[in-house]
Amino acid sequence: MAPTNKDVARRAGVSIATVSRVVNQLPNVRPALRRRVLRAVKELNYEPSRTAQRLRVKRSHVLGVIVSDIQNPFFTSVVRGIEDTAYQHGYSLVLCNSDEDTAKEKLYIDVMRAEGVAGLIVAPTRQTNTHLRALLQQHIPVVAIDRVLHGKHLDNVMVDNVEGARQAVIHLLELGHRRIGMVSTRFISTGTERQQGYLNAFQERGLRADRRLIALGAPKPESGYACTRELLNREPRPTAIFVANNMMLVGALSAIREAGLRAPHEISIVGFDDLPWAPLLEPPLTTIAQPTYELGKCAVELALKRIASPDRAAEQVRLKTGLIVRGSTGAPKMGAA
Amino acid sequence: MAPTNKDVARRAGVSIATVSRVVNQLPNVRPALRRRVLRAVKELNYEPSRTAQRLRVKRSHVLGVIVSDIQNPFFTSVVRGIEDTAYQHGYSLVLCNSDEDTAKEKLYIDVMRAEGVAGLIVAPTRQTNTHLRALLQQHIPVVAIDRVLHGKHLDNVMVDNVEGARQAVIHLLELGHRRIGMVSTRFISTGTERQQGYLNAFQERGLRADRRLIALGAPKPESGYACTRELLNREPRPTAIFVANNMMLVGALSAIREAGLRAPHEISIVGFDDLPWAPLLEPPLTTIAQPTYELGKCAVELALKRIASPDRAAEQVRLKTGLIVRGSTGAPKMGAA
DNA sequence: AAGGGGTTTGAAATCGTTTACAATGTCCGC
DNA sequence: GCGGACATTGTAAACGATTTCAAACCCCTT
Repeated sequence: MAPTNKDVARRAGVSIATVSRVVNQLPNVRPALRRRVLRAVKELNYEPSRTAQRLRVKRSHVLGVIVSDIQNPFFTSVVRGIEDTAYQHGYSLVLCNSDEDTAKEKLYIDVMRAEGVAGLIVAPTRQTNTHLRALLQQHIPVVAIDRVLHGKHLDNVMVDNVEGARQAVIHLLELGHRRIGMVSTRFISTGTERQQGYLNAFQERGLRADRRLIALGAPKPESGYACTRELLNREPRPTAIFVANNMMLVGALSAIREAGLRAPHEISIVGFDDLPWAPLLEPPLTTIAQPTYELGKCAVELALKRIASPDRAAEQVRLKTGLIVRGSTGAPKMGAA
Repeated sequence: MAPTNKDVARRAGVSIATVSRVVNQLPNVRPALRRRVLRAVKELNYEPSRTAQRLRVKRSHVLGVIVSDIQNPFFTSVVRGIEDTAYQHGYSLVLCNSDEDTAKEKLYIDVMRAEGVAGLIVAPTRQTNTHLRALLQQHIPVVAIDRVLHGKHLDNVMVDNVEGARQAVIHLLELGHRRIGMVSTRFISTGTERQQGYLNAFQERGLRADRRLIALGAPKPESGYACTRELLNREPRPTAIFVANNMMLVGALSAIREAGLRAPHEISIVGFDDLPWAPLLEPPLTTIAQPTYELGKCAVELALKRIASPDRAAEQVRLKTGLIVRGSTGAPKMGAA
C-alpha cells in the first residue's frame, strides 16, 4: 500500500540505487536526475520504510523505555525529558509500563530485545540485573533511571537521595522537631537511600534516630495511608512526618486529614519530589524537588554516549535535589513533643 | 550480535524453515526435531527479529500514540489504558508528545508512517485531518481521542463534554448561582463542546447565559491563571467559576487564592476531570469525572476493530462523565450575586 | 583517435524472517 | 515389493531498504 523505493524509481525512470542516493543525500547524482527523483518522492508521498532500513543497516534509532508507573507525575516528567531529547536526536520511543511488576518487566525486556532497540532506559523494579543480561550480552546499552542497578557497562542516572532526605530532616530538626516519622518504600533503592539520609541527619546533629518511626510500604497511595496511620498511632505521636515517596504522599495526606491534624501547627509534613499541585495544598507543601526533566534528558544522553562508544566504563550520574520550604512545616507545638 | 534463525538452524541441525515452523507453532514437525529446535532456541536465547518479521508479513503489531501533553494526568491515565490493552493484544506502543504543537504533530505523523504502525491513536491539536491524510490513504487506522476529528474511516472516542459541562453548570444553578464564570480552551473541540454544555444548562432552566463570563485560553496553567484573574475582575464578580480544563485549573486555583477568596463561601469552583489530588485540596474539589482509562482502552479496541475490518463505517464513541460533589461548591453568599 | 581519470548509474547481494513449492520419507494396502 | 497418499523437511523467493562493484559515460590529454 505504501509507496516503496521501487515505485519512486519507476516513476522517476531511474534505479532504486539512485533513489536511495537522492533520499540519503549522497553525492554524485546529476542535478537533473536528483530533481526528477525528488519530484517523484513528493508526488508519491514517499517515506522510506524504517523497518527495511533497520533490517539492512543494523542501527535502529529506537529507544525502549520501561517505567514502573506511567501515572506517577515523577515518571511522567522524566518521560517528557526522554521524549524531547530522543526526538531531537532522531530517535523514536517504545514505551512500556511495568507497573512495579517484575514479571511484566521481564516480558517487556524481551519485547525490547525483539524490537531491536538501540538502547533501553529502565526504572528497574528490583535491584537485580538478571533480566537485562541478554540485552547487555548483545551490547545493547541499558541505562537505569531513578533506581540503582549495578553491572558492567550499565549506566545510572539518579538524584542524590541521601542528600535530599538529609536536607528534609535537617530542616525539620532545625525547626525543633525530634520525633520525626518517615514513610518510605521497601525494596527500592531510592527508599533505602532516603532512609540513610534520614539517619545521617540525626547523626550529624549528634541525635539518636528512632528506627521505629520509619514505616515502610509499597509506592502506592493506599500503602502511604496505612504507614501514616501507623505512625500517627505511636505514643507519643511524631510531631513531623517525612513522606519520602510522592505516591505515598497522597495517602499520607488523607490519613493526616482524617486524623483531624492540621499542618503546620499540629504536625509538620515534608514530601519528596515536587508536584504541580504541591503549592495548591492547604497549606502548600514543603518538599524536596527533583530535576525530573533533566533526569530523562541525561538518561538519553548516556544511552547515546554508550551507543557511540560501547566500552566506556559504567557511569553513575547523581543529580542534585533542593529543599523547597512552603507552608506545611513549622516549629512543633511545645508540650506535644 | 543477536542470534538469528540461521544460528538456531545450524545448532539444531535443521533448516531455517523448520526453525520458523517450530517457533510459530505450526503443525507437521516431528516431535524429536521440535525438541531439538526448542533446545537450541533456549540455549541461544533466541528471539525472532520483529524487524525482519514486519518486513516480511505486512502486519506490524505496533500502535502509534500521539498525545498533546504527556504531563497532563488526563492523558497519562489514557495512555495507561492504551498501554494495558495494547500489550494484552500483543501490540507495542510508540509514543510521541506533540506538546500542542501542530508542526511537531505533523512530524510525528510522518514518523509513524515510516515506522509502519498498524494504527495510530492521536489526541489531535487541530480539528483538521490534513496531516493524517497520507495515513488514511494507506488504510492505516486512525483513532482520535478526546477531541473530535472527522473523516471517512476515522474513529473517535471522547467523553460527552456537552453533558459533562451541563451537569457542572446545572449543579451550580441549583445551588443558586447565576453569575457563573467559565474558563475554557480555544480551538479545541472539548472546549467548544463544554461551552455548549454551559449554554445549554442556562437555556434548560430558562435563564440567559452571559457569554462575557466565558474566558478562553490555551490548556496551560498560566493561561488558566490569566483567564481566572480576568473573570475575578468583572463587576459584579462571578459567584462561581467552572474551570473546564484540568491544566488551566492549576492556574485558576492560584489566581483564586491570590485574590484571597475562599471556597465555597466566597466563590464556588467546579473542575473538569478528576485528579488524584482533587480530594486533597482544601476544600476538596467538586469536579466532573472522566473515564480516562476506559477511553484509552476503547481507543485501542476501535483501532483493532478497524485493523480487522478496514471498511467499517466510522464509529464515534461517547463515554459518560459524572459529577462528583465535594466541598468546593456551595450556595452563593446572598447579596454578592 | 586512443587512452585514462573521474563521475554517474545500475545490477545484484544482503539483512532475518515467512512461505510457496518441491523433494524426500513413511506407511499402508494391494 | 510397489504405487499412492500423506506427513515431514528443505530450497528458494519474497519483503524494502542500503551498499558494493562494475559498467557506462564524460572530458581531457596525448
